[in-house]
Amino acid sequence: MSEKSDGRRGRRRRSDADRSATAVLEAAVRVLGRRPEASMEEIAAAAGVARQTVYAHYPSRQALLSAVIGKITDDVIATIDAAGIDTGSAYEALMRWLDTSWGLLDRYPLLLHPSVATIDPQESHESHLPITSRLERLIRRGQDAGEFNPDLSVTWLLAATMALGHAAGNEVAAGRMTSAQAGSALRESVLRLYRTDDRQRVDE
Amino acid sequence: MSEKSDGRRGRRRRSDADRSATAVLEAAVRVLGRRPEASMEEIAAAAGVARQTVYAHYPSRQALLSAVIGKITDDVIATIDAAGIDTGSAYEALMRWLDTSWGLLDRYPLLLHPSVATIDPQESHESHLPITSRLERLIRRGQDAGEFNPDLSVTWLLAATMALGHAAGNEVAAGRMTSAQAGSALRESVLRLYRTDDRQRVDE
DNA sequence: GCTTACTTTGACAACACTGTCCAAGATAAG
DNA sequence: CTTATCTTGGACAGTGTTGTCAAAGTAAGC
Repeated sequence: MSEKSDGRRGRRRRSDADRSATAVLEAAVRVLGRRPEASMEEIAAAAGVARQTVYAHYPSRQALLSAVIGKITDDVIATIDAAGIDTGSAYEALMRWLDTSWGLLDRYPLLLHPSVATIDPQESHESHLPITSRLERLIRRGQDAGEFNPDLSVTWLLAATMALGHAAGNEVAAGRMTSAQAGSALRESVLRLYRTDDRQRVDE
Repeated sequence: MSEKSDGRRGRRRRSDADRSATAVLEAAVRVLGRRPEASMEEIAAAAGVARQTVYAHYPSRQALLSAVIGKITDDVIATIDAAGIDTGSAYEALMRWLDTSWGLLDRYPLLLHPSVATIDPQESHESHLPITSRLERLIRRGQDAGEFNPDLSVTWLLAATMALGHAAGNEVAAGRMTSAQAGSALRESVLRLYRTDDRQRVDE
């Protein structure tokens, strides 16, 4: 998915072309992450190339956007899967999921506020799917095992968890909380949503 | 604030001018509520007037936007104040605040996701202030009285509450939950965030 | 060092939007 | 009925965007 192996017969792809392409992609991740409505001009400037060079590698704004989403999604999936959501108790796994996702939100603010949905509802929902579907599975497992509060629906817990994550990211971005404060508040809050009523607090 | 009493000396302001102005404002609330990036053309069409007529009453897009925000804010403040946030137990007041705000979110989707912040961070923060400041006062009162969980900061409870409200609104908008389901999930979730650890569930 | 792929610069068309002006035509106020 | 006010359609300047093209410069590959 990431490798573009266009079968050219002639010479190899020149190295600076590669450099430009990746520079543009990385700049796009950075810039569009903060402001999805940023112009191609801005992205080009951030990448240190001319605007036309961007078009040399990505034929349209939409294409660049897709590449950005793809890159982020790949990374996100890999990171989450590496955290091993399906092992251990659901509670434990949830905490791991939270820490991992919190780190990802830090790295990719695009997953946050700027409402990815604003830019492309279709593609954004699909891009979120690999993240949410894993959490959804985890929630189901926890509820089935009696570890998680069964009063709140899976749908809602999913939405609420994402919303709290977004909120935490925002508070940090707005400078109202430190990353550590927000992270701990997020854990505590999610725990309160998920735990069964009889469960006492466990974490320190 | 709402009355524009321009001291004309000659004839009175014509009635159709008034009608147009309010039609435009109402249409703007509706249209910009859903999509803040909507063009003046769209708003005019929704109001059933020509684009130039919009400019006859609101000299610029920004002016119209301010009027929209002002109108919504006025209504929101009045509605919340009417709910009497400062009387009764903090818990009780919180539930009243929630119900009221939930209704408002239903009425003004602009307060929701479309990230008002996207359109004008400055003005949006000020427009949210009358809402958040009242909740903030309530949270403080509850924590001081020992009714609310003191482990989570006022700042965070504020952000988390708003976030959950937004999430609930979205779930309804996306058709994944009914308004009743989302409302009850919202109450339950907020309750879980605010209550002290020893408190047992009270609501039905 | 020569060839070729890539980049850059500048210019340009197409489009959408905001904001303005004017000249009729419609209509409410007196 | 008269008149000031309002609405409307057409036109237009200004701006900012995406996307394309061609010519000239630059650097990688052999």
